[in-house]
Amino acid sequence: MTSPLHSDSAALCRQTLKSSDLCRGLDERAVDQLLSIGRLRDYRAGAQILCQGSPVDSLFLPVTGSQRVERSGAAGQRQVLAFLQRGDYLGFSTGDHYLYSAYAIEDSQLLNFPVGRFQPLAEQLPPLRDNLGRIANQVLARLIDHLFAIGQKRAHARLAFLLWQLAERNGSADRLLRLPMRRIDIADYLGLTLETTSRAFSRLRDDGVIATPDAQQVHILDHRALIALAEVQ
Amino acid sequence: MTSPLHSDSAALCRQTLKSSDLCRGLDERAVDQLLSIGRLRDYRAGAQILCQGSPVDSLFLPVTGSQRVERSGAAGQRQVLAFLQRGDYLGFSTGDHYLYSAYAIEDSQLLNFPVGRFQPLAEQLPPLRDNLGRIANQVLARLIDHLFAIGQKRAHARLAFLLWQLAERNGSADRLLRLPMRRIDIADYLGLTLETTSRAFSRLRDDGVIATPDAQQVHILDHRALIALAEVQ
DNA sequence: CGCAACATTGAGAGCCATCAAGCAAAGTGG
DNA sequence: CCACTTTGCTTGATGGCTCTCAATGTTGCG
Repeated sequence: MTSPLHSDSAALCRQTLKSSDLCRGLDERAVDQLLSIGRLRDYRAGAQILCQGSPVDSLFLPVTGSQRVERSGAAGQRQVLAFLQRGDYLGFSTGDHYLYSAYAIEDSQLLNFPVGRFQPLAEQLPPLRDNLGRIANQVLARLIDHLFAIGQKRAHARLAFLLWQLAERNGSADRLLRLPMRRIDIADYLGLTLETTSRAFSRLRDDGVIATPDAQQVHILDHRALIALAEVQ
Repeated sequence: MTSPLHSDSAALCRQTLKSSDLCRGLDERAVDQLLSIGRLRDYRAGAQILCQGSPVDSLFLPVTGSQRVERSGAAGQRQVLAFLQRGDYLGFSTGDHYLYSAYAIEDSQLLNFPVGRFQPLAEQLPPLRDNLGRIANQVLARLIDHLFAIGQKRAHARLAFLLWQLAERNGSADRLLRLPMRRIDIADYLGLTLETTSRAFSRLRDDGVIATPDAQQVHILDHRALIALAEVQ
């Protein structure tokens, strides 16, 4: 589960951490302090990273792979809240108990900070504390966008919204997207069924907005149309 | 717009502020400091309190009346994000621009803190700063519940969810709810049309879960059934 | 090759949106 | 005081989008 920090892994960790919003305005020494309390952990595809309702004991920074954040209901329903990858955050801006569960979509590595050691550091490093607030705002903004999409858009527009989100994160110049998650994950993110989601893909393809070389790849052909459907920017 | 602080208004302000989560752990002097930078403002029913996209200049504490927080889309869609009343917060946990608009549902009074004077106070009062984080978490938790409801529940269960939320806020013993908002507001909160919302009321009434003496009042007859539908607790 | 897992497509049903009418309460003016 | 209007809520009829159930196609693996 815990891998020793090979020189390349260590470099990737430091790079990920340093370029994250978490470390904005922090000097080298502070970054090193943070890095020293962090542990890089491996998660196999499908492995649970954290569990909804359990006490918050760690904060996570995805370094490799991709992850899924979700809220589960008693009747077996599931609402996927976010798809994560390098540069995102997990477990920050939550209270004393996790509000959601998280799983590795594919084999992943996450930098793991024990709250017991992270909190004191946040207390003594004002910029770090401020960054926590900034991250909370980003999460809030995303959730509101998400809520708007699910509450007000129809199937193909919801999918357009997700594709736009993914394109935006990878730099909007990137017109070729990789979708490591399964269709059912996308469906539960969008508040749709698997079948309706598949039909939404077909519709965007038929309308010439995207091309799908295979199920895990999406080529954005008409970025303008995608934005119009997603109603963003 | 700005009313002089009558003795009873002032008392209500102080009471509201002091019993809010914002002031948890703050001593009398700190509460007075906060109160001294706050201004009580009146808003007529329908008046705009703050505007989506404009720079954050104030934070608000509802003192009387009820308010509506919403996100608007380019195509005229509207997602109501929250219904507020005394004891809630508005404008906290947002970045430098408001992520939403807010309107008075009925004549309201809100305690108004200019950020320029609030932020320095938060810097010098650690408990206040911590409480801001706590409030952000509450907002986050509510948004996730909301997202789950809209993404995974059907019309009458979504309405049950809202009614449960309102009942919960007024102390769960309260089985008589007042609904100051209009049906269209509820519809836009639940991601439904006005008509479907009305039918959801009818269904809950026909199923014996609620009674509706008039459109602005709901009597909860079967609290157990309401919770089961809302899938909470 | 057979099997398992995942994605797509089809057919039919159901829930919700749309369009429309009816009803009740509050406000206005004669 | 009473038409008349306005506003908001409810109910009905119909259509369409999405869900459900089912079959087929595709890919990867033992």
